[in-house]
Amino acid sequence: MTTNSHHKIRQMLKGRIESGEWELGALIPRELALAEEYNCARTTINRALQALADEGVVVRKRKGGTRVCRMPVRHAKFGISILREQVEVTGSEYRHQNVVTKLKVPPKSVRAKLQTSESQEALFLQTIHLADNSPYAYEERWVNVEAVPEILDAPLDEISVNEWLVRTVPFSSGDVIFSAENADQRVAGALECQIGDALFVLDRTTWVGEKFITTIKLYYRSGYQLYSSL
Amino acid sequence: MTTNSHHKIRQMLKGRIESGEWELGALIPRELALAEEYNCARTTINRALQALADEGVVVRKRKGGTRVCRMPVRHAKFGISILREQVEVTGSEYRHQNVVTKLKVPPKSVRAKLQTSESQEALFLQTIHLADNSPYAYEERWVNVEAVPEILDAPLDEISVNEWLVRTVPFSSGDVIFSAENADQRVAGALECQIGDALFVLDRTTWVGEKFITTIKLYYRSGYQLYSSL
DNA sequence: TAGTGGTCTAGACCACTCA
DNA sequence: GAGTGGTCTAGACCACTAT
Repeated sequence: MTTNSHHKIRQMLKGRIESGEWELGALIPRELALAEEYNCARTTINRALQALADEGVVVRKRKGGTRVCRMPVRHAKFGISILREQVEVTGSEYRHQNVVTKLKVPPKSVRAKLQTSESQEALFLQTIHLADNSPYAYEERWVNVEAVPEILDAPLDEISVNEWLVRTVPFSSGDVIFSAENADQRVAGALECQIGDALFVLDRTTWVGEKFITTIKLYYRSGYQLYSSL
Repeated sequence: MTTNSHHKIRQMLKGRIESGEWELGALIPRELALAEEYNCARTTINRALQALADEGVVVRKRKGGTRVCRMPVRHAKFGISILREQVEVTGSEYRHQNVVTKLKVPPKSVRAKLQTSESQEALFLQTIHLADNSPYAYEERWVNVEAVPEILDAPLDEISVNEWLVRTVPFSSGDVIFSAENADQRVAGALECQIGDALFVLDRTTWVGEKFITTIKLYYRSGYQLYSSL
């Protein structure tokens, strides 16, 4: 073996696991042994094995060695991107419509998420996202204007809040909840579907550092599917 | 700075991005400069920056340098674990009930997923997963017995197919689709909910190497929520 | 073509944890 | 106490790509 990178080695090791050469739960050779076998430095094996550990394929313990994970926890990863992009990759034309844009004191449930006081106003928006002029998703959003005061001057008719925030606010953290809900009259009206239709719902709260930025509830149109691979 | 690991440096760099010191889209110093600043080897900076690149916080190009990602694609990550564990972490008692277990030739739509021939039989199962004796989820599954013949001898009354496969079959790949569906009569019966209730649905197909193992459609009970953090 | 990140190496020391 | 992985370093060469 002359041409080995940690990527290639990672794939080869993974192959040996998939092939069953090392069974579930089995101990695999230590780094030095593998380094000799693949004729490379221990560091290189280390990188490959660490990557497999991140992936959840193996479990590593000092002194305990490296084992094939007994019950691999597979992870589905979803890119939470801008709705405009989601629509445009399907070849459709994107447009959005702000139904409501106003400042008001949020209800208690929202205050808890944004951690604002009882008297603090926040920006409330109802937006319909359209693909080829048909409703694609409907969102209800609260923005903490104390954390992002510039939003009051943003041209929200041209650029959706969604996109403005992503483009403006630096790297943020967040919570996401996916669920299914029956459409009520309000949502059914916005999405032009039947009352009672099963809708895929995304609930998200994001913050930067200690500051809570926004919380949103997004209803996708009936029949929406979220794809991913393991 | 004396005590620096690539983890700490990674956090510090991320902090400088979050704080706005390096704006969205801005070029950040090159590895050698950062190595001097943090008084460490370039390799250490490299590891930290590569991690941030994996995370989607920065974009790196040879000769082009490292930039803060303009439109960070945030990823929500979900652990696809065993249902029994999902139930037990909530403190509930898990149990499962196989309603149907039989070999038959799958319909065309399933043959496409498992890539089996028109005459090849597959194992079909309908299983109800219970938490504290209430329905938690209902699954319909097809298993390619050609790929996993041992399953015919497995004690599927004691251990769910789900768990048996995870414990037996080595590392696998898969596709996942999440969606929302209205309960029909069959599913409503299994989950003891109303016809028309919005249900959270998971569709998954998994394989090892070239062999397709199983395809499953899982209906969670009404009100189920899938949590994650960005 | 020059400048940047990508990777490898050999050696070293440390930190954890199993027996 | 001994064996394993975790990490750092300094130097080197390669690969890509912006200009």
